[in-house]
Amino acid sequence: MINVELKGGTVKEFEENITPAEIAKSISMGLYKSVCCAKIDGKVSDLRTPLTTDCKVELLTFDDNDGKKTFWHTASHVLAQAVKRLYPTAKCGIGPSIDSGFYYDFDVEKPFSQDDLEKIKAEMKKIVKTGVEINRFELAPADAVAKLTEMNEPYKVELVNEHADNGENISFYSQGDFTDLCAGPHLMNVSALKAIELTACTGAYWRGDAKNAQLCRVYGVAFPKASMLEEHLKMLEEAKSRDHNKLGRELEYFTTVDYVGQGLPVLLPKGARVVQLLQRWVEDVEQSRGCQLTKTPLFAKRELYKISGHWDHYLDGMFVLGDPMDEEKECFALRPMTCPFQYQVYLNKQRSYRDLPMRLTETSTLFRNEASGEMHGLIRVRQFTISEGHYILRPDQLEEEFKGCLELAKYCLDTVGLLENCTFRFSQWDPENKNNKYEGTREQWEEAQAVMKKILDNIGLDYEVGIDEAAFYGPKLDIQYKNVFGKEDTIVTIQIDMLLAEKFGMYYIDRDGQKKLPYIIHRTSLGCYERTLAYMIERFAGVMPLWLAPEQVRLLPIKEGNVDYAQEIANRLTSLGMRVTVDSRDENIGPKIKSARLERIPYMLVIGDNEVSSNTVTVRSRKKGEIPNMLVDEFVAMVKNEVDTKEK
RNA sequence: GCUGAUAUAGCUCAGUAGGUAGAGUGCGUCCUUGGUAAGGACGAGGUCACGGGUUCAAAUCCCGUUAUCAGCUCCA
Repeated sequence: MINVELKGGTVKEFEENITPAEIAKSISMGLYKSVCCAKIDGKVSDLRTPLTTDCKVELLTFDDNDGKKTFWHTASHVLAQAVKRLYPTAKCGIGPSIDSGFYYDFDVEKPFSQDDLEKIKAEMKKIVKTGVEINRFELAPADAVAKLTEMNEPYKVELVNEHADNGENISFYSQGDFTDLCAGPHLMNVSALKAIELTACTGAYWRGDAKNAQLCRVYGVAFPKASMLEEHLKMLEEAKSRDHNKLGRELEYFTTVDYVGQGLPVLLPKGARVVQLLQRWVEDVEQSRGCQLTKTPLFAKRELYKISGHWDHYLDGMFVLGDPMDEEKECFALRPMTCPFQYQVYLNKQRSYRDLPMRLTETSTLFRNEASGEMHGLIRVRQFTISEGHYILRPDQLEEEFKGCLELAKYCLDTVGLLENCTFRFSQWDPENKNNKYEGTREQWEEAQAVMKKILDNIGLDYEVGIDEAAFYGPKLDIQYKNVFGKEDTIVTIQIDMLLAEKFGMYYIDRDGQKKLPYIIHRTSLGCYERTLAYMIERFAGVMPLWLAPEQVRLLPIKEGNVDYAQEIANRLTSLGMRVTVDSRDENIGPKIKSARLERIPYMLVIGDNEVSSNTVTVRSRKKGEIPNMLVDEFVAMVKNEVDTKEK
């Protein structure tokens, strides 16, 4: 007999080799039906795992994250089963659960159409209805290869062959006429998959490598109840309504023009105004923290990029002016990064240890030749502007300056309302990378990464590690943000560079009279303004905080006789630096309010005879509701305060 | 770059077995002098993304290009 600790700390005695599934059944059939997987002593495990010693067992359902993953993983197997039934020649890739559901990759002659997906979904529902049991079994690697070869599943054979040398058996799961190589865990039965939706069908490279064959990936999501699926789809719709790429165009923040080019959005007056306000603010914040502003050229001769390493490691990403292969003629390239330009400021004269740290910053426009399929609204573009800084410092200053950069970034992100949804990624190099991505030696990389790890651990920052995500010259701390579709991108980056100073001959004379190499921190304080604007539009659903709103107050005179009074108030607010308009159209108040609402104007001031005679305004605020007959002075004080405190 | 989808009025969309287009909204003018999400009338507005091909005839079919969307790969 063994003792098993269950939920709430109760300990029960069971026969040896009992499984979590049987424990669930012993508690109640309801629990047995809803349980998805188990955590055995904290480790996510299959419900069929025999328990051999005293342990702690948590039974996880769809409400738990790991339970959900198991549920979706099983759904992916049902998807594969349905595909194999309808398209027997299809070959299976992999089919995991993801944050938003599951997918399965198939090698098929023709990608699935929308009609095919409907058929597959119907077949999946049939399979679920049969309520077939799912069974797990193991084979020795050689037997596994033989079985998968017989099943004509070459991709699976490839996977087994990679695991073959570690001596462990290979696990399979089968349900009725379908068997799949799989580490699990899985549900006990397919019948729990009550509500299924196949959401998309796209191409995806085998094993994530563009050199490999492209498979057909079917995305889906599944729930134990139809109502949960409905709610999920509704939530997706709601998220779509915040999509900056739609909302940003509707609200006239930006547009694109096909003959201007991909990844080259045109900022309209409202978008340009917000970016201007952000840039002025960031430049002031940086200056108050000891940064010096620079202004350097947007392009340079190829020779500069040869020194920096961009020519060797980043040529594909640059817009080149001239023939890069013709060494006889001058050849230029637009800058993809500011580093080599800003270093020239440091190199302008000999530097002493007393000059360090030297904190250079620039509101810098960059050009990167992204692959054509990459562009997305304002989030992924070919020309963008970032608050790019390079801190040149002595080794003993590294930790403090790095902390300062992180604090600056957090302050900026917090002020614009984005910090709360950020995550942190320690981006490291991959010594195995085959694409000539990295400069420098293993020793240099290990040192830089060790230093950064120590700093991050000292700060106590909660971060994930990203392998092969480093810059070509050093490791990064990337601050990540997700858009409304859940796609993650970097918003801010702080990088430690121990390589480029030497390449550029950036020395300083230390206290002892010796020439020494400085360290360099590359950092952004708010990141790319286009991207930040995009995330803010999504975060605030188009309602910008008052201090950044392109139009802060709109006055709505009820009739023509009220226009003069409205204009008087508008002039007063304008003279105080507010961005104000008067809607003097010959329209009723209803449509005027409707337009102002649709344009997400933070404050509407309704002006009628009552307001004129009492020298007041009737305030309609998006956040605070309606405030009738407010004295103009009170209103001014209120909005001034809201702007000054940068209220979100 | 790859896979799939899409491109009709400023916007959201109809439409045509191939015979040069329509609604709502927005825009303009006029009427209405109106109190919190659409008062009324009239009017203007389209090379049906661009370039080829097939055809008596192409916005519609075919090919190519460009752009947009979802995903992969890549990246701030």
